[in-house]
Amino acid sequence: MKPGEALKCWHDVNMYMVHDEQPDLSVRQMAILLTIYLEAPPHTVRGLAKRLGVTKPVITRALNTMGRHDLVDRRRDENDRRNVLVQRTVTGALYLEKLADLIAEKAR
Amino acid sequence: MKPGEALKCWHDVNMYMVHDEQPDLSVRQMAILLTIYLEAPPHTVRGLAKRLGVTKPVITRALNTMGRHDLVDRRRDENDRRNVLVQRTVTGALYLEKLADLIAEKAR
DNA sequence: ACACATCGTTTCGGATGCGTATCATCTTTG
DNA sequence: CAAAGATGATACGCATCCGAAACGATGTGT
Repeated sequence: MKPGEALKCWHDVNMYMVHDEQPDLSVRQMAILLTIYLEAPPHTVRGLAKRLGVTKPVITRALNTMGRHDLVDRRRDENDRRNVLVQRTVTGALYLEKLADLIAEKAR
Repeated sequence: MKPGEALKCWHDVNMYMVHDEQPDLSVRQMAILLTIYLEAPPHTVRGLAKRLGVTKPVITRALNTMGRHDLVDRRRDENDRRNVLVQRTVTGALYLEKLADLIAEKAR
């Protein structure tokens, strides 16, 4: 894939997101969501903050927002009740599945 | 390209943007920037607003923000001085060139 | 038990973005 | 020329997000 084609694909997907997207996910929120769904669990607030190079409140707020849209879920870690385990949801999986199909289609 | 690969590529690029990006461009700003650089000029505020399906102030504000970072430039249309012609800059072209290379690399 | 460390959340002041409504400027029309 | 239309910018109130700091809850070590 050539850089020019890559940019056009990126543009197409961004345009789709601007038009369609119900909740307007920021780049950071998208990065968090994808990390949760693509990388191996468990996912904690601290871990995600370190992975993305942002502060903890950023993660907390993003989880609040995405949780409101049922894209992610939170649960206490019963082994160490200080931790919060971030978990996937059906809604989130469907959302990313749709996005994946869109990107794959535009990448052609 | 399969959906799973597409999503991973998307993730990689988003992660890079969160880590590196000096100005944190939103999805809308990115869509505007790419429209300016990929689609045929002339680009006006009204035209961009219609193209993206957002209101005019959204475009004005995005141009302010991106103009501060020298990613775009504005100029009066001398034929019809009501219009503002949005123009590309060297900084913006370099920025997108780097992004294009990154996407193309991650898409492999 | 007690002090200390760790984790997630909340608070604070400030910055930015949003849509609606309005404004200033310029152009076209009668 | 005056009125109407078009265009981009601005004012307003609201919502969200940011990082730093403080906080409550939980775990660890002595």
